[in-house]
Amino acid sequence: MGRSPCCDKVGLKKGPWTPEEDQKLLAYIEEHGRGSWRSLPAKAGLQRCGKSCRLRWTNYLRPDIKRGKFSLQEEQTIIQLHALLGNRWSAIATHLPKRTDNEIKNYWNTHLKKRLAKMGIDPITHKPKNDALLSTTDGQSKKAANLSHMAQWESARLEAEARLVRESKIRSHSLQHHHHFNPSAFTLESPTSTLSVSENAPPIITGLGVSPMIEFVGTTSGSSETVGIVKEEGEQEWKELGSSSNLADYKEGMGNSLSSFTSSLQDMTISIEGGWTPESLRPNNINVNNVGNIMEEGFTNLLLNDSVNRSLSDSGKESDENSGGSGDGSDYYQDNKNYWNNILNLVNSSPSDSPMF
DNA sequence: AAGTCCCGCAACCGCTTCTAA
DNA sequence: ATTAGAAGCGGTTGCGGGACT
Repeated sequence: MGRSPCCDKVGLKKGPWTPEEDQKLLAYIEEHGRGSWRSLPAKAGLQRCGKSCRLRWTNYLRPDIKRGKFSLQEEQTIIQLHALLGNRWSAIATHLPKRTDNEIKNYWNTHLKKRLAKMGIDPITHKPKNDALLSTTDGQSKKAANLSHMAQWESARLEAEARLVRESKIRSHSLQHHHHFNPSAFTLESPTSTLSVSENAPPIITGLGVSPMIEFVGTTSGSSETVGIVKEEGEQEWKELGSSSNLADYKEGMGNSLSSFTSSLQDMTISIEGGWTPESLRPNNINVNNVGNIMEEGFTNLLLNDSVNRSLSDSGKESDENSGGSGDGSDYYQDNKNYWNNILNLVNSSPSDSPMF
């Protein structure tokens, strides 16, 4: 199977897109949908290869793209997910639905990577660099501070993992206990997961945490049509998704997110026989055959208990920014708040007040 | 004001994965 | 099961603009 020669064809335009080209592409997709990218350029009257059109559409012209500066929370999400998933930009992008993988990748390479490097943290391994430890002027105290920093960072990273597991678990749990919700529209198929749906409860599909908060909280009673109620992150009001098409869109988004997460789990190979270490929790050290059990037993409990404990012990600390809390005092919100604070403290610590500098 | 450097981002390249025949 | 085409993905490049000298 040879490579597609589409971009090698003579006469095809390369380089920056002109407004006219954008308009042609937009107009064509609005009228005909995406269809086959290969045949699209000719039909749309563009002297571009299909690949170029696809990229232009997915990275720039798509109407559901959020452009502009990344919020603090988005930054944090990227850092955490990168610690967990590595350079898997598309997987990371599924948790930032309005951002493209390309944009996230660029942002990581141009901003976040450098910031971590400044903090003395290896942006690849997310651990303090040896040279950062050795180059300090005040041997012992700096080294201790670095180790503390490392512990905090590792802790934050583990919490990110716990968070993903928790998301998966909550969603899975909800799917198993609720109905009025067509499971075929919300499949989660992976080698480690087979979902069943029971008969007697209303659907509550709750997406928590890293991804924008889209929560399916119920159905209107007595209606044969599935109606979801959603709240997106940053919004105060719950929205009712009365139309099946809107709901389907949300379901699709959630499904993508879930499948992405499960696929990321599939890549993990782990051995827990030697006990838990931070390294053993890294991707590629997780055996896919154990993932289901791990998630249901030790892994989730270990991390969630730890997270809750930490939240409780830290509950005296306050931060107004990105607390993610609604003020209802639930463990989740407290957990969420401390979780973000943890990252905030690391990311926002300027070189001048960092013990490393 | 002119030249140089640096940074951010859009786009490209080439490999991998998916899908349908 | 095999194959070829299409799409997806991540690494990299190069251009444009702002900062600096």
